[in-house]
Amino acid sequence: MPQLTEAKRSCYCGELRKSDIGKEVILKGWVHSHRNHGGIIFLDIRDRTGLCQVELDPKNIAAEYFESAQKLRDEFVIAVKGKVAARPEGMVNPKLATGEIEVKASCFEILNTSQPLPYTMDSYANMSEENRLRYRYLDLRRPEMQEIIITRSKLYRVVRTFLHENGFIEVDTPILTKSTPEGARDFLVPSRMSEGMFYALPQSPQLFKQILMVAGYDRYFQIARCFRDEDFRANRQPEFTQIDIEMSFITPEDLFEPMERLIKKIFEEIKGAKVEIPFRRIPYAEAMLKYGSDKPDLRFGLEIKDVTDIFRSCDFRVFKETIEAGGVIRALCVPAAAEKISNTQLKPGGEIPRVAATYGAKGIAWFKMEGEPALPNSNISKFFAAETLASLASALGAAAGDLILIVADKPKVAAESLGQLRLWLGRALNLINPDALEFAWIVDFPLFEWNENERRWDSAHHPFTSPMPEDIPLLETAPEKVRARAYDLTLNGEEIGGGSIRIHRSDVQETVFKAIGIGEKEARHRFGFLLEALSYGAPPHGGIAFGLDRIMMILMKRDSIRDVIPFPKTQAGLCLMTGAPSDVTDEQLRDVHIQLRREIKE
RNA sequence: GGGGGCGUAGUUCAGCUGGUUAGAACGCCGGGCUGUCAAUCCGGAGGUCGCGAGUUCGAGCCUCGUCGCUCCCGCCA
Repeated sequence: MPQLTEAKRSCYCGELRKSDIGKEVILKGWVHSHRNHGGIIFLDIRDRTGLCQVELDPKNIAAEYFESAQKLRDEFVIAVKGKVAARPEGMVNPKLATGEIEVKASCFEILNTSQPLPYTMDSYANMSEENRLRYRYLDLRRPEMQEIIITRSKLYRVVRTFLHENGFIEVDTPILTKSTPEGARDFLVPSRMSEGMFYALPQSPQLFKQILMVAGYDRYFQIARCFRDEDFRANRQPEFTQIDIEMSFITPEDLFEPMERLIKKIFEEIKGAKVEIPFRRIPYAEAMLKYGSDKPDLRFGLEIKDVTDIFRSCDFRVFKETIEAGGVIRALCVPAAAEKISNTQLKPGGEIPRVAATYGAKGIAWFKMEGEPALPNSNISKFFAAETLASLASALGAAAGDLILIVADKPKVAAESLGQLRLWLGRALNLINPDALEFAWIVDFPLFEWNENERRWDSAHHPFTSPMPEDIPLLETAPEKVRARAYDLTLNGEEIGGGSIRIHRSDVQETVFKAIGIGEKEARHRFGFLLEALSYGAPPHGGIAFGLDRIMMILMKRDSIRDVIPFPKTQAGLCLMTGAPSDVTDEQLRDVHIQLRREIKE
């Protein structure tokens, strides 16, 4: 018997075409499926390039091989030697790239056997996420997942190539670093050599990239792993990957230009999509008003309008009291939806009020455009003067058959609940073109946001974000009015990146720290090294970080971030494959000077 | 931290108002079959109904606890 184990593979399975007919080949791969007809056996051999049908026919193969072929099962690893042949008339399989040919085997060898799989390799079968994660090596073996992981590799290459060609320098930053208590919770790593001390895993390379600017490495980038020990949600993982970028001597526009070209390049190279640049810029306030979100999905219209003024003098108690308390009335006009959305869906307890309630709205007022001429009509229309209803309809451009949804509440609640309703309606009424790519820069974010729990101002982005120069005088008098030189890049309702121009002068930095209640002593303790660095000739600088996993998700049209991360964790932060996190020995704990407060139950 | 959904054969699921021996499909095992490609035909094996308590004459089904997966709110500078 020839030793195929050591024989060199001549080509990949998925590469064979009609032009290869007549060639002698050696293939190596997995038995994707086997069809045993007794007198003839067909195998689909799979590797990461695809499938190829192999025919085992006693006419072409020695009896001893045919005998042992009876033992072949799915997922056995085999080597096959044979001749590429055209498939007989009518036997072409159009579903396979290699469907016009087959390999007539002259011999084969089983390189390894396989237990029956805990689930099937076929793409038409669903399997539980739990099993996919537990047997991740099998999940990753599926052609569908291999396509994702290979595309992810291509994305890394496109990003690196583009950034290197555009003068960016790739620099590593530490994984073991210093804990910075604000922001997300840090993952901690106990130090063996410094008793009682801890490293933290970086939430992002933020401070290091600023330090690199101080050090003169204008145009830094890194494909960086970031760690945040917070509760999970869909599309959030404890460790995730960012394309981290920082530049010196720039305005936001100087950054947008190369970043737009980077994003364009990514979507064109990976997806073959057409991307128009420059992207539109939308001020934060406008995004919140029109879309009720700082990451608007611009694939459909349905803009929210403020109609507070129309109802300013009305007697309807809910509206009146909301306005008197400084609240707003906002409305969404849904074209031709009066019949598509039932009264059951609109009634208290129905789907629509429930969506709104999730985001804090106490209720939903609604009207359907009815009658001749059409006017807003509903169970509450009797509370309003005819002129009020008419001006509502004209302000919204509402026509017969339209549905009007109204939320009266604090500006934030009205915006968010209508924003979420807008998304719900977009999906429910099928207004979203799944192939569209709608990018936008969201700009002019507020520098601070009010922390209701602790009754103080917090940084909206992070404390190193530069205020707009003209707003600096407001830092101490009217912090809520200070705009930041911060920006997010959004795509189809997802934030795919965000960043800012940083503060490069220690006096401005101190004023900002003061505004968010960080005293000089505390600032020095937490970020002393950064403040010190800023005092040694720090250039003006700024940057951005893109969420690589989210971009991958959109590129691959996946709903779950776990599908585009090779080895993701579950919502409880467990790795079902390795069993991490796990207990450690007493000796390991002693080494790092840690004593558990409670014995873990066996 | 709060709320929702799910957990039944190796896998994906069904299982009525709490009532006889918990079913199906795929997979697996044995056998047949020379043109299949989700091969097919005949036969067979396979169950701690996640785990633990409780209610009941009787629990896959009801209650409580617990573990796991997942989604939402909070959280994520």
